[in-house]
Amino acid sequence: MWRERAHEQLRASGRRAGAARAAVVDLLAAESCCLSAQEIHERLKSSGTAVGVASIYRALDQLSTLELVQRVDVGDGLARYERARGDDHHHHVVCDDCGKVEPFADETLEQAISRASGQLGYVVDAHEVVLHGACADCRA
Amino acid sequence: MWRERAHEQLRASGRRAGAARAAVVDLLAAESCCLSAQEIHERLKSSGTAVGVASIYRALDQLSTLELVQRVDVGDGLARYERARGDDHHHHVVCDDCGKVEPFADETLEQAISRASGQLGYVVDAHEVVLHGACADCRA
DNA sequence: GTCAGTGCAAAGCTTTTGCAGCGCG
DNA sequence: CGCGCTGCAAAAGCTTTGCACTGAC
Repeated sequence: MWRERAHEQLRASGRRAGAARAAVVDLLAAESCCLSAQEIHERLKSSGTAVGVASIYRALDQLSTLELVQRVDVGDGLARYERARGDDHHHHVVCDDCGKVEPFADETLEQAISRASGQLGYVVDAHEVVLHGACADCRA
Repeated sequence: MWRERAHEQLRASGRRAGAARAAVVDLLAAESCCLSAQEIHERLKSSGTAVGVASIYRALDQLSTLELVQRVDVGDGLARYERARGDDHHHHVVCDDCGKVEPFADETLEQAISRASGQLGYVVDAHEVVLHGACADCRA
């Protein structure tokens, strides 16, 4: 679904098909939560479809421009990317002990954000919420 | 107020007073919103109190450990820091055109976050909300 | 006097860019 | 066959670290 739309929008924007970008798109399509460029690089390598780091960054940049992926920053200095919010809009909880990042969704929170956004002098077209804490495993 | 508490907690944690860290604390005390390490470096230089970059990072690290400052990530790959949330808890709106970062506060949003936090298997002790959009100036 | 604090320079990381060659359309 | 796509390697930031020296307590 997202995979097909991504490939189509890339084609429609006048780009040519290439193996590296296709691999990145396919990986992101299969992943529900955010991945860093390094993680993408490693996963592709271990899955046999090795891709140069530069191509990964270029692919993410293009996908980002087309608003097919969104950059997510959880505070560890790494840029992470995930499919743009559409069907599965969510935010992130980070365990500050082990670094684990997990998604969560909350409709009330969305409403509060949309209400607050309206009160600013900005045209807000995206938002991000990151919660920091300790996960169950690390507290044990 | 924050400035005094910071200096005091640093002393209490067994650290010795030094000019570089004092300058960073004083600058952060005077600033209401987040600053990147580079911005801190430049401001201190132009104010005549030149401080090595390494000392700035070390000071921020220590202040962060004591939870006197909090790291804020607005998605441009730069680590920014500001006084830990106490009296003036707020979040950030970023203009994706000019890069400007401004603070905003919303009580309803806070409540929604606190309610959502309770529903996760995490002990959430911090949170961050970043809105992205276009500011009034850039839309003109 | 001891040991934390500091500045400089070197190293480490992530991310970007230049360039030659490949291959889609 | 032209031009976008790739990969490699070099370059560019931001951030961290090693080290000798200074200075607080």
